[in-house]
Amino acid sequence: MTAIMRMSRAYAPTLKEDPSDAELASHRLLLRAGMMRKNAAGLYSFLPLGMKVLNKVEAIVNEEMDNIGAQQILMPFVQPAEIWHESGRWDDYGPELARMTDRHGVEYCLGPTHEELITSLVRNELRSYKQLPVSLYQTQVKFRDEIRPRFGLMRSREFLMKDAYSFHATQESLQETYDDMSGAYERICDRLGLVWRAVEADSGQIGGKVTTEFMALAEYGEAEIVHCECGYAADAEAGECRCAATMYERDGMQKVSTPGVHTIEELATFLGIPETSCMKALSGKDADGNIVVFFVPGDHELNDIKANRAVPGFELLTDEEMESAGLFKGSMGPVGLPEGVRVIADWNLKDVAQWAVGANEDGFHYVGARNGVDFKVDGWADLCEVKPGDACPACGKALEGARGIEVSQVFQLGTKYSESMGATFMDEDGTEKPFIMGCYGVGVSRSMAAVVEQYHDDAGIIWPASIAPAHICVVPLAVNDDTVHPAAQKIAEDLQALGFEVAIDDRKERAGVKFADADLIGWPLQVVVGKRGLAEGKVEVKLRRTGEKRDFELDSLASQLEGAARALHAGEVNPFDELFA
RNA sequence: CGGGACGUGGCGCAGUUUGGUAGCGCGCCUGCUUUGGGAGCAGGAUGUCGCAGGUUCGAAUCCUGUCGUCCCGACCA
Repeated sequence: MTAIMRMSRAYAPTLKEDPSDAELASHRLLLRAGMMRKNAAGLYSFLPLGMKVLNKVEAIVNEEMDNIGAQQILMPFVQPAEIWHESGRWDDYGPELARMTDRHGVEYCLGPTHEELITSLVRNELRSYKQLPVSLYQTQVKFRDEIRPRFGLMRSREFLMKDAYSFHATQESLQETYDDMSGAYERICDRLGLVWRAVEADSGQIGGKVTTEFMALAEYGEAEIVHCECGYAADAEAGECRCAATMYERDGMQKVSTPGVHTIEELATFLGIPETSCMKALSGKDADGNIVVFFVPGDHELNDIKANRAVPGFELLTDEEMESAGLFKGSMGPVGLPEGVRVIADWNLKDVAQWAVGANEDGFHYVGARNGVDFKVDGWADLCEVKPGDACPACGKALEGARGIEVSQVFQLGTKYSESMGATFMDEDGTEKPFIMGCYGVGVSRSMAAVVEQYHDDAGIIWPASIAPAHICVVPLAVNDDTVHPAAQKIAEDLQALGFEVAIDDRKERAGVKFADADLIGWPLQVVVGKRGLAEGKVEVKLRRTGEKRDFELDSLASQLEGAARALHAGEVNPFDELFA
């Protein structure tokens, strides 16, 4: 049983005013409530109250991992450069990977993630298909030298992460674990009380193809997502784009003078047609320097990730490069492009027979340019960034937009690391095969911040009971009165006996200070013990979530909270609501 | 890295334009009063004004450099 937390002894320095360098609610309130302090850009210390919360988030994650049979380990934070060379990421990862050299001149890095480490760890001793599958996880500090750390725990350089890795002989086995992990991640989000969505995502740096991100919805989330009432949801950077490009039908291709028209908006306005009928051109080059021109619907943006998928190594051309390639900067179009230029168009344009496009000439555009007649498209691909309003790839309805905080992500890695690092096992058929791998990450400290983003008000944080630093804070007023303090102490002990974690604000402070701090820190329930109420045998109970207050008979308080205690241990996120029903 | 802003007791800020030896609120310490919504009175402590050069009789203030922090952007399991 956790000891009663005495606020008179707690190192929980609350701030009356907002710190000047914090903007986001989670950042501001975690500082103000005395839960953490900044040491440098993107580096934070967790103080006792914040540490309690962090530990609880971690405990929930660990429990869900253990429940699906993953086994906890701990790997070193500092990793040898050697294994990163094996995987190729020493060169690929970029400056985000913090590198260091030891006194002997040997290179290391601070672990930003642990695919290499775990692969090197298991490759010698996981030798047979009979030992598979295996899932291992750890919860550890990671370091990524972010270009711009910001928003407190949301994007810090050092952060706490739970990372799990699984090893399989078959894709079916990987799928099974992937599904188990996804289920665990859903339960973790639920237990944290988060309002969340699982979204289709891009695997980025980590590699692999199949991946899902778990996003906590938040107004100030860094990720843009699209979602549909049918259940479909995607990261806007990765989701399929199905939009309505429209035809501007003419009797054959016509060249029109468009003086002063430079942008798609201007062209659409000039011609009096929607932007979806004007095709936007973007020129770039592939890894070998071959010129490629992309065409996308005028109201959409070319998505970097998709452009790279269509054309490996894709980079936009600089003005000089465009000039030397003989491309017309400004009103570029597909008609009359130089020899050898590859044209790739967004798949939404495939059924658009006639396009309104640049004429590769200042002040002129073509309307009614015929796909297949006036110009030729060499390839079609999904190229655009999805936007709210586009059609849902699953059901066709219009997608809604939202913002989210990526709290966790699951990946099917395949054999990227096992192959490059020679991690193989002997399969049933007697041949050596690389492991099929999965990896799964939960941003533990980021999840804590995400909860605060979703649960706060003007007065402070509103913790879900599952991760609150304590479930109930007993607030004795009139400390000098010799009846109040003993009574409060007794109440705290009784509540603790019911299985609650209890804090008691026994500081010699005035009522207003204690109320303000209790609201700021965000205990789910406050039990106010004052001389006035005590004289009538009553205490006041306040539900932080709603601000409701109600008097309870002192004698029956404990018995009335029995139900809430049961609800709490059953995993109810808001176990105290029933007191006010 | 590009653009913007800022660094002054523990915290939040004023003072910088127009150089004259640092101030306010909160917090902290002591005492008395007060005690259910961030108390009152009295007394007290705490600053090499981010750092380094320079200009000047004199620099928080002007100049140069440098470090740090925040915001926007590029970037990102």
